Amino acid sequence: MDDRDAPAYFALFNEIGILSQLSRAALEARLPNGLLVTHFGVVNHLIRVKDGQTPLVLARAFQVPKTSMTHTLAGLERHGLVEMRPNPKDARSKCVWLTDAGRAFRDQAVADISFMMAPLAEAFAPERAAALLPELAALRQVMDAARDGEDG
Amino acid sequence: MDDRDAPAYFALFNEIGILSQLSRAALEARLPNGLLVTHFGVVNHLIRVKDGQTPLVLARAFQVPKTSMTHTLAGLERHGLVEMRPNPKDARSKCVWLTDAGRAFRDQAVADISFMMAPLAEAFAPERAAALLPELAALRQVMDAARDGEDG
DNA sequence: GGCATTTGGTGCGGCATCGTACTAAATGGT
DNA sequence: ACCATTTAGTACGATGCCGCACCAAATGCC
Repeated sequence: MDDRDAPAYFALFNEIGILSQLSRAALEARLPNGLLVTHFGVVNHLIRVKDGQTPLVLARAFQVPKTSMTHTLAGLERHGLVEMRPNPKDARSKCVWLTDAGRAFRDQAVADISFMMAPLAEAFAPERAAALLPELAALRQVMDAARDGEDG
Repeated sequence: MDDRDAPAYFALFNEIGILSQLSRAALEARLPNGLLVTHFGVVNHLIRVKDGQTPLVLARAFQVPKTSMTHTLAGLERHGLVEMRPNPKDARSKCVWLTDAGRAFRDQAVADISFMMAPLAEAFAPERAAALLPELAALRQVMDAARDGEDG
């Protein structure tokens, strides 16, 4: 790699890091009492894809260690937003099911966050957001592949 | 905002969050013993802009709470990479100065990380990274502005 | 000058994240 | 069927991040 190429990646990762921080803070400000973006993310995922998935599948989907997912799911269960039931296919495993409260929480959160995003849409059109996605997804794919490690 | 616009932002922030996580992990794997991306970021910033800045200025530059910056700077000082001297303009304040070890650390880290990025450059050309930057920077700007407008 | 308010920095405590190590169950080779 | 290996989930401990409360110095107001 040419030495002049590095700064582009440095700047890119720097921008991504700060954006991650800012978006995290912005979203969490609109979430109820002790709930974090990770909680919303999991519930949202369970609705968008389907519930009944195992913790490990979720951990992989979010690219986090399984211990982190255990912790997040414990929080969701404490708040009554999901229910952990045994996995009929595998006695070691569990399945994560949404509760009615979980679905209600997600609907409310989506509404609140959408409301928060209204001014954002004026300064940064959704088309621009959509246009960024494929490239970022491609970059993610590449970094995934480059990842040494295991976990899983 | 149209309800159909929200998913674009959700997906974008989700991708950004995961990329932040992946890049953080990838960079930290190339950093010496207990040093984190935050440490590198500060040292790099002190070189790119200039050293002698106060902790508060740095905290604002990185969009982190000042307590976090205190913590990061304490780590850098413990490793002998920066030196905290009293601020001649303000007795409450301090100035952060790079040490020779700090500059050496930065050079080494840049080299190591550039080396690590070589395979990345093959699958994701630097031009693509550079092309993403302006849009992400614009988005950051917008979110910064939205943040300032909030109650605190 | 005297006093209230603001500002820079830090100690402390709570919480999230994640690596290590462990248990229990499934899998595969024989 | 047996046993070694792999896999799902968790307990525990270490560490980073950050909000709150506090102190000391600066600033503003009279």
